[in-house]
Amino acid sequence: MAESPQRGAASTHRRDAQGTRLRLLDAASELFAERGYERATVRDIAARAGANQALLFRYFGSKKALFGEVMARGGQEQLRTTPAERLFEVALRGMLADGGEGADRSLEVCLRSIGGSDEIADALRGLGEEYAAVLATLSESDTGSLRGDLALSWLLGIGLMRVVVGKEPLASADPDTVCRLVVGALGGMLESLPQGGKADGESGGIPE
Amino acid sequence: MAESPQRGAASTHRRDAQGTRLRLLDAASELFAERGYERATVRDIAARAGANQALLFRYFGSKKALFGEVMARGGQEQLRTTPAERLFEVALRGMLADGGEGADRSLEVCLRSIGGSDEIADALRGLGEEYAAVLATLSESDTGSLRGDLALSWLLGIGLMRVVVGKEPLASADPDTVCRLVVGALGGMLESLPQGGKADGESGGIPE
DNA sequence: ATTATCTATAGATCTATAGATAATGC
DNA sequence: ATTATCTATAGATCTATAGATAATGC
Repeated sequence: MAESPQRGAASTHRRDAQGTRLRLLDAASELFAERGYERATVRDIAARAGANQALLFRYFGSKKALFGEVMARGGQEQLRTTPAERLFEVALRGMLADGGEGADRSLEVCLRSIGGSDEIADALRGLGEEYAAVLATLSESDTGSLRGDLALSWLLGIGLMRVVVGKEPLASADPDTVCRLVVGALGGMLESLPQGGKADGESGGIPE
Repeated sequence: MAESPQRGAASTHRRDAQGTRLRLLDAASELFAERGYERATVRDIAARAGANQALLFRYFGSKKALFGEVMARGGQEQLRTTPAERLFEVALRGMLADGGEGADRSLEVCLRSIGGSDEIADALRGLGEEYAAVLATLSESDTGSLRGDLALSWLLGIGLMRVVVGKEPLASADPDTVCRLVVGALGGMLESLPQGGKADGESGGIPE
């Protein structure tokens, strides 16, 4: 009477193409963020979604197309709902507070997928363009776009060292402290970046 | 004409285990920097070295061991020969001036190999530790180590966006401009970082 | 004779597809 | 009957190894 493990996992859910598609998408988001594009295999994704591996291809066509959908889904929301002056700090804090529920892990996915195929690099560049374009508006200078790129670079570099590489003491550092140091140092480069960095509303600047 | 292409490539060199070993090491350095660990295959490495693929295993044992030797060879020199106050700018300029001859591409290798196996991540963390430790000495603060990590993060983030992702306008930006902006902004965080950033007469031991 | 180099292949992945099976709705 | 799901496998990599071949030094 007992079902095989495979069947058991799948049978948790009723036959529901729409639902299975969504579960695959969610599982892919998680695994791409955890391991990057290359190391997250379609079999692992399907297993986490409790679905058969062949369904992934039926619903998305290819692994790359699935990756495209994952990237298109996330990220955009944070970009649309956050005012430009707050984008840097919001994205930085999102990176520092390793994923709660439904957190936007798009940037993390980017970081772990570097070095994959060229198509992947293109997809990642696309997301970077959008962030950098917004950050560029924070400087009046004619090098505003460059300054935006540099701010984004720092954001990604911090994520790289903290989340991906796990470099100490950065990996365990207090988000408020990191935020204060970084926003303080960036202040001179992006003139319109509001200083502060403390979560509890205390005034900013670099202490000491 | 007389020899097959494979033989032709190899026969450019006389039988010389020592020399072949070195050519394999050089070819590996290049390909790891160009494509990262995963995408640089042992066959490609051997082909560029003009050697048979089986020799790679004979001389290094495994692809991972080869990677270890590559990482151990590079990087160390820059760390040893550069005084702490100049390390950030020298490393940054090295990243901005995409590889001349014999340039230290260790950091680039790191960036392109993220997301590889855990052993690779460990190797990369090791190199990061050494850079960060030196940078940490540039701040008197009790958060000096954290500040060193943040400086290194920016360095790597810039390399990521410029060299790996190719984000414009950063990718084509003038090294002097970038350097001035970054060193200027970091000045408040690393008190002992000499300001300037302009390519003066002796700027960072990058001979032309 | 020694050993640097080459051939051939094992063995482990991984993506993707074709066709079979079985749960649903009518 | 429709179609969501599953089985089985093709086909393309890639790392690694065993054993054959041939260029050197004595």
